[in-house]
Amino acid sequence: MSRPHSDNAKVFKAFCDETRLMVLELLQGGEKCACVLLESLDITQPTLSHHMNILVESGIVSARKEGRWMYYSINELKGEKTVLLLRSLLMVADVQSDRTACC
Amino acid sequence: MSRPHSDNAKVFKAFCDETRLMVLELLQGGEKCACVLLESLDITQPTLSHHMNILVESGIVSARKEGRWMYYSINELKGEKTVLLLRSLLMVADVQSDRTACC
DNA sequence: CACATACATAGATAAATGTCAATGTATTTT
DNA sequence: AAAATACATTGACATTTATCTATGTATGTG
Repeated sequence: MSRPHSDNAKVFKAFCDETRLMVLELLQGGEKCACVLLESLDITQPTLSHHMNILVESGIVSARKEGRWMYYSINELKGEKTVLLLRSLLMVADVQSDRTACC
Repeated sequence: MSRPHSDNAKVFKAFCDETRLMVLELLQGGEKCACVLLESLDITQPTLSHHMNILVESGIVSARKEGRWMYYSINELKGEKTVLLLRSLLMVADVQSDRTACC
C-alpha cells in the first residue's frame, strides 16, 4: 500500500534541513530533553517542536515523555536501516556503462 | 569556509524527493543518458533537467556530455562519503557490507 | 543552409516548508 | 486553587520547491 519511494523520501527529509542536522548532532551525546535542545539552538520553541515532529515521524528520532519533559534520542535501529538504504541506493553494480545509442 | 551543516543538508536534499530517488534507482543499472531517464519517468524534460541539476550539484551524480547527449552516473566516491556521513550522524556502527569481502 | 534532436533556461504558478507570535494543554509546585 | 513550567497547536507569512509551457542553444543530419 505504501510507496517505497515516498516513504524513503520521507526518511531522508529528516536530514535535509540545517536545524535538524544540528539537533541530530546534539543527540549524538545521548538522550536530551527539548528544553536543552532549545537552549542550544537559535530558534523559538514552536520551531523546535515542528522539527522534532518531522524527526520523530521519520522514525530517526524516538520520543519519550516524562512528566512535563519530552526526551528525544536517536533511534539506532532505524539509523542502521537508513544507512543500508542509502548504501543500496548509491552502490552501483559493477557493470559496464550503458553507452548504446539511446534514441 | 563553508558551513558543514549547510553542505550536508544540500547533499541529503538529493534523496528527499521521490523523482530523484527514482532517478537514482535507474542509475543503479549504470550510466544512462537523459533521454532514457525521461522515458522512464512521467515528467517533462525541463523537470528532469531541474532534478538532474540538483543531483549533480549535490555531487551524488556525475554528468558527462557527449555530442548532444548528457550521460549521468552515480558518483560512487561521493556515495561512500555520504554513507560515512550518515553513519557518523546517526552513530551507527559499520554494518555488514558485501564490499568488505573483496577489499 | 534548413531542419531535427537533445537538452538548458526563463517565467509562471501552486504547493510545501521554515519560521514566528499568540494561544492552548498537561503537569508540577506553591 | 492559582501560578509556573514544558511543550503542542494554530494561524500568518515569506521563502523554497516542483512542475509546467514556451523558448533558447548546441549539435548532428538532409
